[in-house]
Amino acid sequence: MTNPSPPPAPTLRDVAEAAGVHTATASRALNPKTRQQISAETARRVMRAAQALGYHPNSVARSLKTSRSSTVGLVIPDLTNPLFPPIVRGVESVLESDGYNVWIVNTDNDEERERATIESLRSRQVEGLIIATARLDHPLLRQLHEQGVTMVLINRQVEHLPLPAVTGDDATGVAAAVRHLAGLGHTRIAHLSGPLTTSTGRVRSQSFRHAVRDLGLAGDLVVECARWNEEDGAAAMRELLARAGDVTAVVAGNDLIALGCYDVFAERGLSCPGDVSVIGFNDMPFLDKLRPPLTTVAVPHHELGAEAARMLLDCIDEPDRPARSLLLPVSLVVRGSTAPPRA
Amino acid sequence: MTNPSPPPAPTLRDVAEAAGVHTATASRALNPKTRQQISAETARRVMRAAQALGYHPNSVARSLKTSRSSTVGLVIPDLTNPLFPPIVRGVESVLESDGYNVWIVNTDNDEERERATIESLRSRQVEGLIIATARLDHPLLRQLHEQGVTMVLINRQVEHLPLPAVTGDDATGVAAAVRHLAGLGHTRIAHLSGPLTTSTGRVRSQSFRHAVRDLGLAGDLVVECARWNEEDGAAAMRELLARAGDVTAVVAGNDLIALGCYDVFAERGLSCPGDVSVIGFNDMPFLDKLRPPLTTVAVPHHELGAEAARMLLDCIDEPDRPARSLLLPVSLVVRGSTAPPRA
DNA sequence: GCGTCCCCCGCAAACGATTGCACTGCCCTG
DNA sequence: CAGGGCAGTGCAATCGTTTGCGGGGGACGC
Repeated sequence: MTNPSPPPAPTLRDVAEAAGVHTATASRALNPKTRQQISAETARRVMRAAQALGYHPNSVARSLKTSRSSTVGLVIPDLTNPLFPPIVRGVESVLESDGYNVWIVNTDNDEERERATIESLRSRQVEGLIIATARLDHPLLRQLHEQGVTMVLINRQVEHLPLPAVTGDDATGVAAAVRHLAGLGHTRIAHLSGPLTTSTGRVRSQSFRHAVRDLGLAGDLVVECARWNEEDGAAAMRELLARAGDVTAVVAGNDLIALGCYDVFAERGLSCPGDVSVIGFNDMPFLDKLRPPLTTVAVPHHELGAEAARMLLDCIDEPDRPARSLLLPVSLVVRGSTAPPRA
Repeated sequence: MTNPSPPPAPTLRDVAEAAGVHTATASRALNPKTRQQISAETARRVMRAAQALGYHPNSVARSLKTSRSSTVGLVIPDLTNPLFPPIVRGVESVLESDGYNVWIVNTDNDEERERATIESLRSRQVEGLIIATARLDHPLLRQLHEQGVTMVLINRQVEHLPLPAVTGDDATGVAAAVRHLAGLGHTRIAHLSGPLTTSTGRVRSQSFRHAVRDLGLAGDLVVECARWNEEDGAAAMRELLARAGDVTAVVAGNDLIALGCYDVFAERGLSCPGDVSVIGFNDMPFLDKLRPPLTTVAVPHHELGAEAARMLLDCIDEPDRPARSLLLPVSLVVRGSTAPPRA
């Protein structure tokens, strides 16, 4: 049908020829920044020719020459975690209006994939990276930083590395969660923490200990989950029940871990919030429709993404800018998974 | 600190000089495909030099020369719809093992953004496109097809355009849903369809009409939602209740529309499945934890992604391959949102 | 009428890799 | 011992743009 292989895409050269000018002139005429170097009449002719031929500049050639790309990379650990899509949207919303393209990669929490994908982003000349996969000890990021790669962290931090970062105020969020439970009368409050290799895991866990201690409660009811998902949340909950059957409330490291608790409740015939209250973290979508609706700490993910993007733009424009960190406020959303303990 | 701007990344030329050979030789030595043209000893020397310098090939330069990029674009309408992340993973799982990178873009259901992002993908020489944004009438895709762009559709089709596609067997799924409801004793069964501008919307809607008619039931209880989300699902449900207050069961165009129904039930004090049964479509994550757990039609999204990716690879390897379409089987997952109608 | 300035535009060199072609030796065969 | 073949390497063009530099020519001042 349309098989007789379509004509190759027109190049700047074709446009220049059609307009009867040199490629340099055509290039300048097409670029708004340099257009005033060209007479209005010529510029018009070139633009018309470009239009007529359906010319689209080849970004690859442009990148090669300018070593810029109008592209930034966004490195996500697990796109299926509902917390990330809003971040993506936030990032896109500010970068695209600024003429940048966003290249999203998904590492699946695999260090090798992370290395490979970042490598591939760099080899394509991305101008900066927004990293959501940070671990506290992260040699790869350290190395990138030493190589002068422009990047900002989102949601998580790296230890001993002065990188710009945008995160939620986890400490305050966890404290609010604990206070809420204590206010309901709970005294045996546990925490199912996320991996302590991540700053979110560690900060939330530490804040939990501080918060319970400040209230004069036991601070040792903490179980760590190996990953931020339901399965590991469920495993941790089982371990918790085995270790301390008298807990009446749980602060989960995130919403997925809380959902893991729901699974265990179903499995053991426990009622929530009747037997055990649970609080999640993040306020991912649809929590209000769960059974019971999950009380959680809402983190403004879209804003996190937008702010990280803005920060990255600043870093690109002004490379020697000192790294600053932005902490966005979070808020407790009380729903149906928390109630006073049984008398 | 590390400010004294880091040394520029080493190029092939640097490697060649370090190894005492010409860049052509270095290039061949580093490429497994051409390495046998080079003596083992020289190859080793080059590879060692590359290693020592920390050389990484510049993909931009490579793409410019070869007009290939080892990259494919994945065009998603809305990443926050939980149906898409598994598709992304499926696509990545096969493409990355084949040495390709996946560039995910999110159009937000906006035609202008779609055009812009696809344009930007093309200008970066992507070798193929996987499109999840197809509408039945889609001039842009028609144009791309005429220009010989390699692409495969996923989840949705385009009318009158011979494009390879991988979709779920929507017709069978809807029929199973209707039969399930009829089997429970429902006779007033409605359908809240997705936008009829999409193949999924239309196919599901048509299958619904066929299925109810085959059972001798009314086939006119159909309301169209403008978009595939909760809000529009809720609006459609309200309209349905206004038009036909006696419906006892609803087949929703997808899970989000079904969740919109849940919102209306809450608003009106209706019980599900007591007053109204609901069936969704897709089996997105966490439906089992809803109140009530949503009966739905499970679509193998990960597989859809993987098959689409395989198909795209085939199309890249063999451009003149006739377009084939793959229909993956779906299955009804019965949960708690469906029950016999009140007597 | 001549010198100067400036406006437009063209020339050509990049950017970093790939690859067809040509060249050098060497080995092998007849 | 001559000639063919082949393995290993270098040469140089090329992909499509951008951009510093320089030149031609018109306008203008003196």
